[in-house]
Amino acid sequence: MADIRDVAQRAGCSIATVSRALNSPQLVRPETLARVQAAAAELKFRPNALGRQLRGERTGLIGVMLPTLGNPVFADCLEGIEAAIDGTGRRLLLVTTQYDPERERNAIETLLQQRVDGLLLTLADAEHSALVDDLAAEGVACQLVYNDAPQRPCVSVDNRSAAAQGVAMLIEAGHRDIVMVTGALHASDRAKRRYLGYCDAMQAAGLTPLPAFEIDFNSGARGERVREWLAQRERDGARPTALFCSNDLLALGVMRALREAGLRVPDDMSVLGFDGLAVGELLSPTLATVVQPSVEIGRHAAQRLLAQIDGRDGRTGAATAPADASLGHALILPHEIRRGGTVAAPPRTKDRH
Amino acid sequence: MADIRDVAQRAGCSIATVSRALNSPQLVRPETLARVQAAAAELKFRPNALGRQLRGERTGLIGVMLPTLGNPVFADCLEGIEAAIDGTGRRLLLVTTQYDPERERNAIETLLQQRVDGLLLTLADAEHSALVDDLAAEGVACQLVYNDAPQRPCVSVDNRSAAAQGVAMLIEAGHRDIVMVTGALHASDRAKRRYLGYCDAMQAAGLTPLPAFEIDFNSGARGERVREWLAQRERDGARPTALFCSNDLLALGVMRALREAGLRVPDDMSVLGFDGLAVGELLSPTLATVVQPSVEIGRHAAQRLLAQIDGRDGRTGAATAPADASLGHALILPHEIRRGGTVAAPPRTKDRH
DNA sequence: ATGAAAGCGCTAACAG
DNA sequence: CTGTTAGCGCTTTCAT
Repeated sequence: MADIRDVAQRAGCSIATVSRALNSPQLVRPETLARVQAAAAELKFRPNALGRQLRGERTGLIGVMLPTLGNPVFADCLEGIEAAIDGTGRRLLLVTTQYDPERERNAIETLLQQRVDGLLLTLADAEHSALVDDLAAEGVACQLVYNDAPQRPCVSVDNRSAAAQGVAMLIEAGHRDIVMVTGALHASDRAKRRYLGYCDAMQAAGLTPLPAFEIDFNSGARGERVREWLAQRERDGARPTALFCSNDLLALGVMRALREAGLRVPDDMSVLGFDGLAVGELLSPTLATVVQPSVEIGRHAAQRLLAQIDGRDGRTGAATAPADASLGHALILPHEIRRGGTVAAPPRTKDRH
Repeated sequence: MADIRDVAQRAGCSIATVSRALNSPQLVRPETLARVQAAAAELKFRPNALGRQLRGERTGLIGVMLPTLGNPVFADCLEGIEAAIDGTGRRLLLVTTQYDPERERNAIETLLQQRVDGLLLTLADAEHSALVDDLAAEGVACQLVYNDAPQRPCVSVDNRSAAAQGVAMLIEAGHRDIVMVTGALHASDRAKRRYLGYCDAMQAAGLTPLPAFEIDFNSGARGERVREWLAQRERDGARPTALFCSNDLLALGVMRALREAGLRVPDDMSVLGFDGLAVGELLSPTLATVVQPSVEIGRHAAQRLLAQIDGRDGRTGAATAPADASLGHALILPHEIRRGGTVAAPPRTKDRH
């Protein structure tokens, strides 16, 4: 593969001139420029980004770490990120972690070794993670995505109050026996906040919050577990009339389990999701859910990261203030309650108050 | 940031020894090794991958180019790719093109400049693309994903016969007036092949294939267009009883338009998709579709690419045969017909034969 | 406007 | 087992 030296030779100039011709054409006499371009074309010269990156200050690489792409909420967000970097000449280095903190550590280290200019991360649990502090201490440009940690650089919705509003809607519809269904609570700061929101709404209505029904995401037999749990509740005479699922994907799985258990949604059971996946609107009945603007979350996070990166031009030492202090704190985007066919009034037979 | 020289100094050895300690520990005396490791840890040494990559033969980077992540079929495939490279120490450089051939060119060039070890590509139209030939001529390791081009290195299903089987199922169910709905045919080799499959099935049943209904993917008013088209067909007394949609996402959009137009699925209109998105099974009625094993497609493509890359160890010149000639041809994975609630017998009133 | 030269951080001969 | 050395391909002073 032709390198810059070959081009220089063919164009009859020095490699410095070739470099200039390619990066700052205005510094080169038009005639020389033309010769260089011709030579480069003839040799099918393809600049080696590694050489430039090793030499230069920036790589133009952005590290993106997400839990999974199996949940469209993350794919959507990635679309927003892509949209934001489009045209900036930057590229994305992508890693998924399957919500595994061990993999999170490795992935970040890997991205850093590749000398990414900045990091866009969705952590399983940002609040209990020393990782972010370490990154900040090292001066790595970084924005959290979806993680909702007030004092950190992140972009998200206010999960707690969003969840509270969703649950309030269930209560308004007449439900009193509402249970939150979620993946492992300890593994996700978002789920935890949404559970707090659930509790807020219940208490505000004078109801007693119930323990969340935690269900293993990774287990294959999810439907099975849901049915068992329902049967148990049935026996206890404590079957809820509404389920608040900590995300839409889970809601879809739960609805399937309900169907298989012979329960109709919303006649026998109301279901509320969280995320606002596009597919929810295509279902019938349509999925009621708390909508977060996923694409916008991704887009804003990327934009903030770029601003953060650009704000660091040649700064050093203690005298340096961040270009914009707001980049160091949370950006909370507005959520929205999407009413849908999966929520209705509770069945009369359950109306035991 | 500490570099290898700092570590060497602190460990009291040469940089070569540090390099060895890090990459081939067995070549270093345990005692020295320990000193190096200690020094590296104390200095929080983070090897610069760029240096290594510039020096070495490989970068460990895999370039992935997909049309969009908005369609889960590609996100699924990406999951398969990730699964395949997991543990190999490779990283993914991801680009999406929005089906734009111009962006495809740029993206590939960009990935090549980053010196990726290989490319995993889904092109809008692989058959009419000189790009792939150029890549092959340059000796770039590359596998096409989803593109179904018999003579090229690719992993896909047999779109033509898969579509034919799907349509045959519609015919078996009693349909004779079947129309294929698709995005711009000229923009996708898969859609074209699926249309051929549709024609095969129609002709095999003695029916006349109808022109495809092409609908712009990017237009916002998709539902609108579908309704107009339906109304037109209605006026002509030629409303089909079944629609074969070239992909599931399109099928979902079409079903929504049908619903808005007051048509019930499957009572008034049967719908068949293509892709096998997981969400299709969660709908009610469940989406009948031609299932391609998306995750497996991604996984196999990545595995073949890795084999291709590894098969190139130090080979050169004309005396070199590919490690496995099969990597240069298509790998066709089995598809599957998923029956679903969206397909039923045609309404009696349409039974005019 | 152009060239010469000094590395960016690392690996891999080649010598000991 | 370890050190010395020569680059990988590029950008960027510093001269001219």
